[in-house]
Amino acid sequence: MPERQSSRKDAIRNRKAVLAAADALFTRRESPEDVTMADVAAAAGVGKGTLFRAFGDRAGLLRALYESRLEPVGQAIETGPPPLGPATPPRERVPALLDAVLCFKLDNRRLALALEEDGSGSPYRAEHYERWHGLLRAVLEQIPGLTDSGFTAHALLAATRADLVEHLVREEHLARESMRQQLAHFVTKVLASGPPPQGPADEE
Amino acid sequence: MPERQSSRKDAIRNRKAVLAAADALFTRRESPEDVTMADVAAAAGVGKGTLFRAFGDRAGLLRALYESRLEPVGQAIETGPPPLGPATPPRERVPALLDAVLCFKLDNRRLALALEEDGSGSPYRAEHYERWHGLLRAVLEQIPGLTDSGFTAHALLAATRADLVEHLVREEHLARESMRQQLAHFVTKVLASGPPPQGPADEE
DNA sequence: GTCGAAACGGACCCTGGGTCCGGATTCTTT
DNA sequence: AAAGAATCCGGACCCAGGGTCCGTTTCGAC
Repeated sequence: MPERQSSRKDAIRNRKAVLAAADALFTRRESPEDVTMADVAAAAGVGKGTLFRAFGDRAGLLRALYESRLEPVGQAIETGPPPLGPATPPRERVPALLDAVLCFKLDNRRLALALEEDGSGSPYRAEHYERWHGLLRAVLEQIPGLTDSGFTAHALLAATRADLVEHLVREEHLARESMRQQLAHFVTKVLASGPPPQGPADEE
Repeated sequence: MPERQSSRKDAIRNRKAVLAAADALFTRRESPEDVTMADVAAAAGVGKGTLFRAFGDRAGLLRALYESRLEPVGQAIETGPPPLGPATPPRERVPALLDAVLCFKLDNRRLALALEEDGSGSPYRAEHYERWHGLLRAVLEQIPGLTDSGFTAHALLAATRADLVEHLVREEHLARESMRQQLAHFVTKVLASGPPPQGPADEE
């Protein structure tokens, strides 16, 4: 709620400084949890009070950073060309979307990690997650014969969770392209068996 | 590492008391992060020192609790009858395993949540996760035509993450049986398109 | 230039995980 | 059974880090 932006130039300058400093720190430091709010303030040449007034709390800062990084991707999805843009047929767009999410998480590992694991509320209540999920579900719903769009969207997104990605990169040394391919393959499988009206469906 | 158990009866008694108290607190309290170590100690009628000596740290306590709850399931899987036991054919066993995981998380929401979100290391380094993943991958590998067993195992398990389950229960009011069915359906889809030798496979 | 409003910043508070050590218990030995 | 050694108990204590407070400074409007 302390998000309304002031018009005073010092406020604006400081906000930018903090954002930049935080960005730098999060990409530099190994683990997101050893970049402290005091660190950010110091790196930005600003007092803690300023930092908290501008962003409310730690989560607020993380969100602001995340949103700013996310913007280009958002653009590409809302008004961009295929395979991400809205003109793409659903069966192609779903893998493209998940690939975009995966790449985004790969490019912003530390940040995504910090955002998902700062305890304040599960990641599922974050508005950016709701956006991804809503969009994905909507696209899934356009695929004939596919049910449980809501759950499926959750399950697919779960495969791109930041800590999983981090684990695959750091512990299993999985290369970027391998990961993308395997995720694509996985998504394909999930979409494949949506039985066209009279296909050899499943049952239980 | 301070896990070796002593033979002194007061130590044993206290260990049990702590376990019981923690168990009670975690199922009682709404969110796992407002059950503090001091709370547990108090509820068990024990000093904090005792608690930390017995379990090392918060994660240790959580793990101990988790393992104890997990034991019966582990038994059912290692030496039980189908559909969970080792005699089950892979295509049936995989859904059964994931259903078991889901049910376990449903029955131990708070605890699983606490364990997954206590920042100390990603959930993927926990030995119990490694167990699930290793087993699942092994079973997946026995399914002919299915590739990427490692990744697939991760992706399937991701669909049962504690915070996702919690979200589905609390925010989306999804009933237990619905969730089980949807997960089963999802798993089926993933397994289905492992093309029997000459099926209409995918490519890239 | 003057004045009120808004922002600044760092000292301060508080929670909660984790440690320490003097005193109480328990096991062993004779 | 009694002494001695080893172990455990427990709560006072420490510390990091998120978040707040308020006297001081800066801004911009008049």
